[in-house]
Amino acid sequence: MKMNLLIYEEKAEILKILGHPIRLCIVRGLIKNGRCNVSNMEDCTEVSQSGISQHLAKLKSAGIIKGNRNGNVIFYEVINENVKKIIEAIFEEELK
Amino acid sequence: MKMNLLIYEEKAEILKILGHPIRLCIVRGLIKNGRCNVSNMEDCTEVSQSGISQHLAKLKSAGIIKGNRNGNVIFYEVINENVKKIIEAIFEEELK
DNA sequence: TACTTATATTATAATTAACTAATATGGAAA
DNA sequence: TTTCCATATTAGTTAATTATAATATAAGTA
Repeated sequence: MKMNLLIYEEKAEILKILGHPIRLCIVRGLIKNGRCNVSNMEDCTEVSQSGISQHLAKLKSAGIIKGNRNGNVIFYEVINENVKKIIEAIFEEELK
Repeated sequence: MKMNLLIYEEKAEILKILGHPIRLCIVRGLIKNGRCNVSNMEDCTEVSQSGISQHLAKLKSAGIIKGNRNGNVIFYEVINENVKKIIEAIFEEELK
């Protein structure tokens, strides 16, 4: 009697992507502070612009965040509600 | 103004370890069904004994589970309360 | 048009994780 | 003891992820 691993694969994929300190910091920051552009993220994580951008690309392709361009800055926000709950749970806090 | 990444590193480590389908399945199973030995896990994940054991070793070294030997079987249980909350959040369910 | 700022993309090297298979150990039972 | 069952450990290989550096694009401004 084997279980369907599909659901575990999907959920694990989300956890794996959140399971990186920079990405976790970015996502939590976005949830706490709302929309935010890449320059702001660099300030609080001391990672190169290219590094940030690659992490954002992963978060984006996993459907966790999306970006809205406004002139030449792009504001990101978390669009996955389940991710918000996970972040709340792991930091054991209420996020607005 | 850079933030302390240490807390993110710790939390991300937990998420990364949960971010694997087999380990996620094992941990959720342990939480739902209580203590469980390796043979039971093999049944529901179709992974080799050695594979299961290596995943258990990771979970153990991260302080997520612990095992109690009883004769020649070892029963595992989840000992990290925060992990239980994370699992609840990601599966959006109440676990007993 | 040229310049600047913000961000993304690509390539490559380095590190880490996963899978497989074989072997080892610990305890129970014949 | 010898054998058996449950589990762990080790080694080798492959695959995936991360970091670094360089280049590219998109939009705004002089």
